[in-house]
Amino acid sequence: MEKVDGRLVRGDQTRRAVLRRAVDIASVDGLEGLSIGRLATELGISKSGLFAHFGSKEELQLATIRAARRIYADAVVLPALEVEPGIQRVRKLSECWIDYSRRRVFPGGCFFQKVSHEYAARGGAVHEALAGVHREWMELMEDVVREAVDRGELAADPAQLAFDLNAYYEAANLASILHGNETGYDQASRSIGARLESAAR
Amino acid sequence: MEKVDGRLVRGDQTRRAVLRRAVDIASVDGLEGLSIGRLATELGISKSGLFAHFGSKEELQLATIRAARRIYADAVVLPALEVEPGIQRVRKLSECWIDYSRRRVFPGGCFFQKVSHEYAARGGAVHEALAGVHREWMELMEDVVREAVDRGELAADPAQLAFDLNAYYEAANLASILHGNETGYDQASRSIGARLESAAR
DNA sequence: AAACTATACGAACGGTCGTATTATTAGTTT
DNA sequence: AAACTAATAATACGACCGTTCGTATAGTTT
Repeated sequence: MEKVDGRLVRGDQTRRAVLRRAVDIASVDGLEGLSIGRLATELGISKSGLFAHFGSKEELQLATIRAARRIYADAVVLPALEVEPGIQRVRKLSECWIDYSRRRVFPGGCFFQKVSHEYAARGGAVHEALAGVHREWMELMEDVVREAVDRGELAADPAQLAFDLNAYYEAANLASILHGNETGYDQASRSIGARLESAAR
Repeated sequence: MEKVDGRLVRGDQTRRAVLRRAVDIASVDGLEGLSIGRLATELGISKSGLFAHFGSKEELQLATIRAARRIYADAVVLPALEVEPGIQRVRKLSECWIDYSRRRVFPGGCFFQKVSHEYAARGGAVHEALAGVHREWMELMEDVVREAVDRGELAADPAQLAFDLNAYYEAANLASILHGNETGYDQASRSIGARLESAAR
């Protein structure tokens, strides 16, 4: 339905263009600030035509989350999984995350940190989707840490170390956007290094 | 102008009632989701009457930030400053913060974490105000840590330790709201304890 | 060529937004 | 009691919101 012998059909191209722009907008103005009219204007298409692709605002938001997840996986997760399991992979994951934030893969910094806070205290499908992504991410981090523990390269509770590392990432991301400087990244890098060193055996 | 021999005049009472409600709404739905019409309806007053108190949406938002800052100071900062300077004060500050988040002083969790993310990537007076509060808070944490370092109770770079502690707080706050459980608080408490213990001398 | 489907369009809907203007009420002062 | 002022309300405005509708164009299938 979406592909015709490898070539994308028209509708799917539009959909991709919409979502590519949507994740950028949402990373700055949130999934609520992501309005259909604005999106259509910026892309030079009609509001109704855009709307027809998703059927509702909520569906657009959910599709935007899925699109952001793919970008996040490509930027942060996959490169780390190419490194051998163990402490090297833990380090690589941390480097990738800091780099992902620093390079502004999303112009507003980490997409998920932004919109997770936006929907943290509300109900609904968007909240559930974001809680799911967060859980998934924390479990991945724990797994990566656990591999290093199982190899005897780290002595730590995987969940605890994953919590700490993730906390450093997010604090750095917020500080850098809020103050427009790199101080947070330097502090996070030092904290990550110190934390891993103290857990190394 | 605002007081008549100790008794508040009518207008100031209304203003206080508005802001008390405004901080709660904003902690859940953000400073953008804080709409004048909704606020007026919930308080049973007229939209125009409420509007007249602030003159613009942005002024309402700035006043809401100031009101939240007072509540935050009362809940987190002042109780910690009653404890003697040193590591005990560092511990107390951490306890107060976790308690402040856990008790839901603001129904949506930490007001400032919520709205700081909302305005992190935008310009304007609201952004500046929030960046200022963040800076102020981080400096306070550094000062509290430095007192402990100066007394020889901790061996650490104050800015670095303050960064770490704050990162634990915020990660716990987000996790608890997003998932509706207390796991994050337990993890944060362990991380805080371990971090302080490893820096204790 | 005819029928059908996918995609996009413009126009309009009811609603809510922030804001401005004008009126009404309540409190204080004279 | 009259005059004045501060606080609140009523009403209206234009802009934008998400959504629906009917229609036009293109591409595919029969």
